[in-house]
Formats: sequence, C-alpha cells, structure tokens
Amino acid sequence: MEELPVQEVITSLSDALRSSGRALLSAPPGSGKTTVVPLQLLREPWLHGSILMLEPRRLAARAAASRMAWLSDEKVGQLVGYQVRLDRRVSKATRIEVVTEGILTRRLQQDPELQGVGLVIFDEFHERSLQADLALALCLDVAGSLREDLRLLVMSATLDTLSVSRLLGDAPVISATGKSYPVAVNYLERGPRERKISQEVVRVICQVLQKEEGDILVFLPGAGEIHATQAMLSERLDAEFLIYPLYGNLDSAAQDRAILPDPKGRRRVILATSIAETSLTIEGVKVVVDSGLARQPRFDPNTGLTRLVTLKVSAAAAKQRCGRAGRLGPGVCYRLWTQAVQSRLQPHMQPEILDADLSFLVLELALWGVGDAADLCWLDAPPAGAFAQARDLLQALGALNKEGQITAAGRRMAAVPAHPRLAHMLDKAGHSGQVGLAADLAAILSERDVLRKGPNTLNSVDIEDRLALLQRWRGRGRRELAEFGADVAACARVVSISRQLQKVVNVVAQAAGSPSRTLSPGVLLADAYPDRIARRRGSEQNSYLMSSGRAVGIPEGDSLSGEEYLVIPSLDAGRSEGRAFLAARVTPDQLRRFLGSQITFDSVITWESRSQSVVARKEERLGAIELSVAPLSDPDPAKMRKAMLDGIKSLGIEVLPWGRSVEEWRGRLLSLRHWQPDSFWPDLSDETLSAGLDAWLEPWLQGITRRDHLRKLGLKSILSNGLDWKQRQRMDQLAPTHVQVPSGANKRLGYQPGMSPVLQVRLQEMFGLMDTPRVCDGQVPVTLHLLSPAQRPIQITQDLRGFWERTYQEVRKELKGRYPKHYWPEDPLVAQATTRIRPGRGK
DNA sequence: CTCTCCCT
Repeated sequence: MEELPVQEVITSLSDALRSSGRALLSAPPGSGKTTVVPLQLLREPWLHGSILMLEPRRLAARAAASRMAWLSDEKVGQLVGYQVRLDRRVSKATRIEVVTEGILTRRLQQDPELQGVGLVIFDEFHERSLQADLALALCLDVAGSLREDLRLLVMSATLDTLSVSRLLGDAPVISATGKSYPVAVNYLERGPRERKISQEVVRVICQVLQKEEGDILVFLPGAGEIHATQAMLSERLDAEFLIYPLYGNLDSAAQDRAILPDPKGRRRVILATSIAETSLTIEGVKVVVDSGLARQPRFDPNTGLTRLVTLKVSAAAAKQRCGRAGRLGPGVCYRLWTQAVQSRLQPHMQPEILDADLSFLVLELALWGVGDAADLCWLDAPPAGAFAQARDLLQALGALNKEGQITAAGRRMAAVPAHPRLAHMLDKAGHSGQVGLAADLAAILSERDVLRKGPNTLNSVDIEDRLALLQRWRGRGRRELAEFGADVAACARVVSISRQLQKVVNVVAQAAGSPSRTLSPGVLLADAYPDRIARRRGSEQNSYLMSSGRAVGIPEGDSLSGEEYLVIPSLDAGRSEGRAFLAARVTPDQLRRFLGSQITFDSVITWESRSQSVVARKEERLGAIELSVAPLSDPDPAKMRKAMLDGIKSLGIEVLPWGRSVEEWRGRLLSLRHWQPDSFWPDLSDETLSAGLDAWLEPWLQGITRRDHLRKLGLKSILSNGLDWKQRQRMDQLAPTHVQVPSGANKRLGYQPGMSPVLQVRLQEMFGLMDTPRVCDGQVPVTLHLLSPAQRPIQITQDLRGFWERTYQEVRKELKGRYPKHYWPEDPLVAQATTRIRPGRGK
C-alpha cells in the first residue's frame, strides 16, 4: 500500500477536504486511488460519520470493497461493505460503504440528509454516466442546504478538471501520477483495397502476431465486426492461436474464457468491444490493436426511440484502450488511424446525459421536488428536448400531473427499480393481480436477453419464448435449459430481478387484489408502450408500422413473422426502418378492450386518385395504425363536395366538361372583359377559375363523387350564373354569336380573348357591303377571313373598304381564272351578294 | 452474421 503513487497526495487531499469540504482528485489508472483514498481518509479526525463511495459497475463495487477489506485485514461487510442491486454486505460496524449509482439515488430519495455519512466519493467520474451526473447534482443540492458539513470528493482518470472544479465551487484540484508501464504507439494507414474494418484488422493482427509477443487485445465497435473478423482470422491462423470474442451480450461463460490466460500458454487474440476498455480486465495482454471505433446510443426525443451509431472514439478513450497493453510490462499499441486524425479526435466522449432517454431522471427529479432542471447544478444540463419528451411520457403514464408535479402513482412508480414505462405496467398489474407476469416481462426487458443468439439457436423476437424459458427454469427443466438456447446466467439474473420487482410492487400497490382477470403479455406491454403497437404493412411479411408512425422490421423467418399485430417494447430505431429485438402478439379486440381510450374513430372523406372518386369511410385508429375501416353511412355532404373539389384541383380544371359552346361563350365574355376592362364582366380565365374553384363550383357538386359524374355539370349555366338577365342581354348585344352578312346568311363569330373576333365568309357573300362589320358598340372591327368559293382563304383584313379599293381588282382576275363560272362583278359595292355561283340563278 | 455499455 505504501508504494502506490496516490499516497504522496493524501495529505494535500485531506487538507483540501477539511478546509473547503470539496475536492477533485485527478489520477490515472494504476494510482491506487479507489482503495487507498477511502481507507486513508477514514483515519482523518475531521471526518464525522462514514464514507459512501460510488462505483459505476457492480463488479467494480464488489472488487473495491473486498480489496479494502483485505487490506484492513477484515471480512467484507465489517469495516468495509458494499451494496449493489440484489446484494448487500454491510453491518453496524461498516464505515466505508461502496455502492453502485442506482443505489445512491435510491438512498438519497429515502434519506436526503444522508444521516451518518460524512463523505461521498464519486469514483471513475470521467465516465459521466447519467446516474453519476444525477447523483452529483443531488449531493450538491444536499450539501448546499440540508447538510453543509457533507464533504464531496470527485475522482477521475481523465477529465476536464476545470469545469468540475467550478461545479464544486472552485474546489482544489489534486493530481497524482499513475503506476503503469510505457506503451509504444504506432499509427497505421488503411490499406488501399480494405473496404471493411474487419479486413484491415485481420491484416494488422497477422503482422503483429509475427512481430510482437504476448496476447493481443483488439478493439472493434460491435458484435457484427467481431464475428466478421473472427471468421476471417480463423481461416488465416493455425490452431495454435486462440481467438475469443468478447462483448456484453455474450453469456458469462464465454466472457470468462476470454478474460483468463490460456493454461497451456497458447497465444490469444481477444476481439472485444469497448467492454474491455474499463469494465473487464484481460490478463496477459501486451499488444492492443484499436480500430478507433465505438458504438453509442443516440436517443431521439422526437420518436422516443434510441438507435446505435458507430463513432470515432475520443482521445481519452483511445488512451484508455492503449493503457490496456501496459498493465504487466511495457506494451505496444497499434492505432488504425493516422496522426492527422488523432489530432482531430474529440477530447472526451459525449456525456450520457446529452444523448439519453431522460424519463427516469425526470421522474427522480419530480420525486426530489424539482420540476425544472435549472434548479440544480449540472456539469451538462439535461437537454430541453429530451426533458420535455420525458415529461410528456410521464404525464401520459400518470406519473406527473399537468403542472409536472409527481402524483401518487408517480411515487409508487419511482419506488420500482425499472424504467418508468415498466414501473407503470407493474403498478397497474398490482391492481389487477397480475404482478407475476408483469414482473417477468419487466425483468426480461431490463436485463440481457435470456435467449442466446447464434447460428443454431431459435430465431425469435417473441417475448413469450423468453417467458417459456423462465417457466422451465422455475420448473424441473433447468438442466436442459441450455439446449433450448438459454443463457443460463441471464435466466438466473432475470428470475431474481423479477422476484425483487414482485416484492416491491406488492408492498407498494394499494390493493394487491386477487387475479381479477388473466391478461396476456401483449396487453400488459401495450399499456406501457402504446406508441409501439404495430400492425403488419399490407402484403409485407416482416415489416410493421407502429402507432407512433415509425416503421419497424422483424428478422426474416422469425417465429412471429406474419403476425398481424405486435407490441414492440425493444427495438433499435434505425434510420428509416427500425429493428425489433423483443415483441409480443396482441389482437385488435384486446386493444379495444384495454386501450379503448386511445382509440379514435375518424370519418375520413377524401379524394382517392386510384379510383378517381371520393371515398367516405369510418376509420378506427390507434395513432398511425388502422384497426378497421367501414364505409361511412351518412357522410357530411359539405365534406363530400370539398373532397370532390380536392380531386378536381389535383386533376386540373381541364377535367370539367368544356364543350365547344362553353368555350365560345367564355371567349365572348373574356373578349368583352378585355375591351371593357372597367365594366362588370367577370374574369373567367383558367387561372382565376382554378384559384376560385371553392367559391364558384362547390355549390354545384352535390351528388357528384366521381370523375365520370362531372359530365353531368352544366358548365355554361354555372359560369353564367354570375350574370343577371340584363347583363346577358348586354353580352348578346355587344358580343353577338353571329352577324348577318349581305348574302343574308348568319355567320358565326370566332372570339379569342384579347383579339378581334374572326368572321369567316366567302367573298361573294360580302358584295355590297362597304365597311367592316363591328361589335362592341362599334368599337371593335371583326377580322374578316375572306374565302374563295372553295373555302380557301384569300385575304385577312379588318379594313373591307380598303380591300375593295386596293386589292379586289387584282384578286378578281385570279379568281376569274380559277372559278370562271362564278360571279365576279367589276364593282363589288353595287353587286348583289350571293351564296351561290351567281346571284339569282338556281343551284 | 444479428445490439454499445451500465444501473435501481
């Protein structure tokens, strides 16, 4: 104990704590701070009461307690004790108690004064877990008001010491050195054709095995990369090398195999996630190969879901990984990135509080009496978006009232050691006598999956398969459990957790009640996860839409494949489609019976472009999913007309029955509007009609529900509806449909908006007329298209008089040659107009 | 060839 480097700073640390009550100890791994500091400080005369030390992991808490007990020549539970979930070793004699983070929060909530405690130590604070940040905020609150004599010590390996010191009220910073061996760092470039990280890692491992001695620890981001690397590596390496995967979801027997050195002394390659960074220590490692990647959860407050992202590690994490090669003697570290990249790494990983589901934290704060996070002091305050999402969820679960204050149900939920959703489920189950099943479900969802995953195991996300394993565990089939693909250690843990939950709920529940009804797992879970009830999407076998509107897939060939309705409590949000990890069947009838208040009935009246018609249906919905559809018996006529209008808008006004006569009528009107802009002529242009559809067309759409029905519309009478009798008279007068020509025939005028109307007429029919006919009270001359007897155009003019005077004689010569039998008088103005070959003769 | 880690 005397040799440890932290000994040198104990005196100054003690002085700092005595005088200012707060201190920050910065010491790298191997300094001995976790065991030396509590034991030494316990002897200080200024300390009144016991020491409470916080560890981020159960394993670390137990290990620290037993090491300290051993150093003080005692058994654990005497002077030094510990408490983690489901395991408590303390006695009246205990003066140093090591606890995990959740335990400290519980204790603070039950006894905010922390009676009998003189010093709280936060170990490994640089990991910045959500729980540790919360615990420190609560302790600062206590030490600032109720217990001004409570001393606080924050210990960390690498940390932004300045900001922590400021948070602690400018507490003194004490630094100690570590005791570890030097590790030589090598930076490597990625090979040109190595597209996958596993290819690169395999190449480096093969080189390193030849160059260096000792076991190799390889850091990879996740299980996928580990398995890919393992497959490639086992092809390349002889059997004399041992390859072990190591990650959290691996069962504990496999984890143990990876941690301990080979008794026969064969060389080992351990392919690990960041679990080997701090949580597990592997004996005999001399070489570290670091991919530089880590997977981290990202919580999205908009969806209430978490997804995993692969990120570059922080400089601090890379240093920590490196250090794993220098525990026994000098080591080597190979980094699969360049020095240029190294200089751009983030100094620290994002603290959990900035990227996590905050529902648990917000419930704890409400129980503490704090509705606004700003009432406490934080190193990084909880983000407003996630905070608001958590408050909304807790309100929906009945844990908070509208003002954000904790309710009676919220108090009961806070006492349940599980996620607030699961606590809510347990609380409700407590009243319906279904605690056993609810506790099993909550335990399954809180702990590692009891079903092992691998090539030869059951392919299932069905939570009922897990319940069946627990049944077997409790019954006589425990021995064969492994054959059914069970992770035996995980089963044991889940069963213990379930027992603890049942106990808590039965104590807390107001009326434990007799089993009033038998609820299915799906029903219980639907109540806790109403936003994750899912319906299969159409013809897809494995794709679902959740009530929240998000898409989720289940694995192909899963035992739940093809199920119509599921509740999906556990999933990865993914980018566009999520992936389900655990799900339960549910039926629409169950949803109606137990989630009735969340089901809505919508009358949907809408244009459906597929059938080109208005559809009116009654939809029974749970959020984004549709439980049933039926035709609407008495749809609101106004909404029907509106939907038809939407259809017409989407198709464009071309779909209306524009016949020739409507177009002609509109041409006349638009022409008048052009000639008399200040008069009352309405604007019936395409643009204006399209823009004003709702006003002019809507009243006429009664009973019109399909595109075909539009033929029935009398468009001309609809459009002329805006003109009164007098205006119509005036229109006929100013823009007549026909004019009479000298031959006596009535000729149609062709109106184009903005242009003079066109009169097409054979030249012979115009003999005797001196001037161009005019419309619009004589303001607008028509445009004459003078035609030959064969209706070929001869001349276009608005000046008939000029034509007679200047052009006629020339035209006459030509026509005479081509139509010799026809009548071509020398003086057209005195000649008689005719519709025939010559005037006065028969046909 | 699929899920990082941790906690009441």
